Amino acid sequence: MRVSDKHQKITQAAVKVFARKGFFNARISDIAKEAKVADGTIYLYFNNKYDILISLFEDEIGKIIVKVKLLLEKETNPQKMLEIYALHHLSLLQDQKELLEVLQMELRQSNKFIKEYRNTKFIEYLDIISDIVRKGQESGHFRSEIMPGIVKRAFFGALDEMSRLWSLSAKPQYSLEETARQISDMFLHGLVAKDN
Amino acid sequence: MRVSDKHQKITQAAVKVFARKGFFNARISDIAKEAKVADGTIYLYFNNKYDILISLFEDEIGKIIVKVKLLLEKETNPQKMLEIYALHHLSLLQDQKELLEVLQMELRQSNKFIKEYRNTKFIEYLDIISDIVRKGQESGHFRSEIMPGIVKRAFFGALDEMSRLWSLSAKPQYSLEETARQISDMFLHGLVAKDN
DNA sequence: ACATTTAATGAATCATTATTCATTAAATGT
DNA sequence: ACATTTAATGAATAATGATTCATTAAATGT
Repeated sequence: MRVSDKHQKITQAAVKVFARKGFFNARISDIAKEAKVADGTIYLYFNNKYDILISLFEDEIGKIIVKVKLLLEKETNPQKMLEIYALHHLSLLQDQKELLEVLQMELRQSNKFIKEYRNTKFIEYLDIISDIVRKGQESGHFRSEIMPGIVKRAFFGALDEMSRLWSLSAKPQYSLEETARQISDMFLHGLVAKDN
Repeated sequence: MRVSDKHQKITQAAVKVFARKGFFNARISDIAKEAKVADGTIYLYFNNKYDILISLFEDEIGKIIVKVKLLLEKETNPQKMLEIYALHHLSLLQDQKELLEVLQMELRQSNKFIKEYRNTKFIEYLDIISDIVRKGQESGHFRSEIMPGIVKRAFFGALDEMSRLWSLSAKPQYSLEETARQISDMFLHGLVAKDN
């Protein structure tokens, strides 16, 4: 069995357990059981419990970045690009609900309570948004008075809060596509009716 | 000493300690020390550690609701109302940074891991946004095709994510007022340049 | 001044769990 | 086939900290 197999098995088990119980309520023994390894084995692959969360975060968000960048490659229209980003992010709910829940949790916790750690991958994920905005401003599609650094937080925050709602309630009330469209539409064209 | 005094002292101490260490890393004895009461005293006012967090949340968000509703009373223009909401929410960063941090944490945690508890006050806080949007749609100020239920999450999410950024970094890069204005502007008029 | 009720204390309990490490199993080399 | 290295195991450790409750203090009533 290759080394990476156990590492991955533990990571996947940890995603499940963290999503189910939360980081602090999750027991190492829960993760070990889920991964079908001994408790001690986990310490051959990770330094400690925090380390599981942190490396999980970096690895998985790294994969998400690769995927969304790939999707965006084909598109040059910044409006469309924002829509693609939104749809892809919300789609994680369908495809990787547990992972998304863990990422949300992690974002609020370790960032603040694991002092040494700055989630660099997360910043990279956000910067995709501000890059799109900047591009749109340069090409004249987007208004230049709105600051990309604010848009990236606001746009991500909007998507993240929608995901949070849905990972709590059993069933989304609106479809992913419709929601992604509505959020993009709002950010692109605003709430205000045109004849105002 | 009135009963409420101790209750309040403990609540305020808990806000400080939770903000500093996070809910799970916070010790009852930390809160007791901060409140200058004995450990056991806390259990005269709260059922358990979770109960401190939950009642703190309900009480404090209740106060915020009262305050923002008061501010909104004077205004009838829905655009202005959204701006007021945004500015008031971001202002919490200045006035009650620790509280805001605890609310953010709590939102991600107890909702998911304290099964019985639904944060009703939080929903009330969000519904202020959708009420404004609905009002704006009825008066024709806002486009009717955008769903208030989505706006409320997106708008709150945007504000919340901005706050999160700032409670991590020492100093806000932009002023509160400027940020509130930019976020409202984006939600109201969108990113897209008018001649597109 | 005394009795009774209410509030507060904080040391002791008791369960819980991350981590370690002595032991065993598997893999690799010769 | 045997020796050596590497990987995995899981019981034992050692600390931690939420909660309880017997005791003490304060408040209130008569």
